[in-house]
Amino acid sequence: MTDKTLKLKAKKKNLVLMQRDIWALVQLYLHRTIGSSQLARLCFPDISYETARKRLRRLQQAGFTGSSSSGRMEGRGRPELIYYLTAAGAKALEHHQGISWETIPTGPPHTYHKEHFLRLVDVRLALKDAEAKQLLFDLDFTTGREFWKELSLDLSEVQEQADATITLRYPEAEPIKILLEIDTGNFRQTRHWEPKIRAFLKTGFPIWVVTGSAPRIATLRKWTQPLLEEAQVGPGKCIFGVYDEIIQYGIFGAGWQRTDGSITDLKPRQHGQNRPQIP
DNA sequence: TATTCACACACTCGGCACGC
DNA sequence: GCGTGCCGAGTGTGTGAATA
Repeated sequence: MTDKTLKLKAKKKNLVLMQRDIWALVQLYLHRTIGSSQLARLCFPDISYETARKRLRRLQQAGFTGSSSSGRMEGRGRPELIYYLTAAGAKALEHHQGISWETIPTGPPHTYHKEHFLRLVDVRLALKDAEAKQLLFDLDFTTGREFWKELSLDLSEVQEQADATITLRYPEAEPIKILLEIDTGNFRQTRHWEPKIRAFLKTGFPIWVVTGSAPRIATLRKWTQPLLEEAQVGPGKCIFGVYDEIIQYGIFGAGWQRTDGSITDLKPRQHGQNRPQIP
């Protein structure tokens, strides 16, 4: 054993894993990587941010997680850390949750995927905010990995996966299930987008697509429209929102476009209510 | 006009005290 | 002993004024 590894071992701190620590590790398993402020909001809402961050650091010192810079610069200030699972964290999950550690991705995410993972968590937090404001109820957020594992038993031909599946209930309404897709601008029409949307349409669930910019929506709408016609469903089956707007104004504050260009605020349609159309 | 520097800001980190 | 909260120092980055 080298001096360096001895030093690292000596530095490692013992930690008794609490239920919410396990919960944090589960979230890292589901989302692959999560920022420190995101993890604090998601897993430690009852303690201060600073204490939550300290707990995350202890998890890291105990070897369950690793961290790197998010690289996100939103104005001034030091970029926050993002956390990911290590092999020890994966083994802890196997011990506490029965998930085979060999199937758990560990290590830092590729730079290419980092922003995608972080945006998915941000959208989830925006949904949680909406739930806290009682704009929706019974929110359940399942990442693609878990949901599609279950679904594949019934639809074995379906290979494309949504980034997440959301279950929610509007006030005085029945629960609904929605497929969520985060678009970071890398999809190609025939290679990625069309097989993905066709697979989603087979489930019958509505589709929410979060894109990086408004102009990108026009492209995605153009690609999607024929697929909706082919599946004989209406333009509201697949709707598009801009990430920055959702983060700034919330899920229900942002403008969402149906595939035909009309605007929706996501709230259930009332009888006799007309919606504005995009010129 | 380009460069330098001080400052602001947001976040990290470690120490300390307190309560359980 | 461990978790928590507070505090102050340190770090990395952007901003804007001063200077060559």
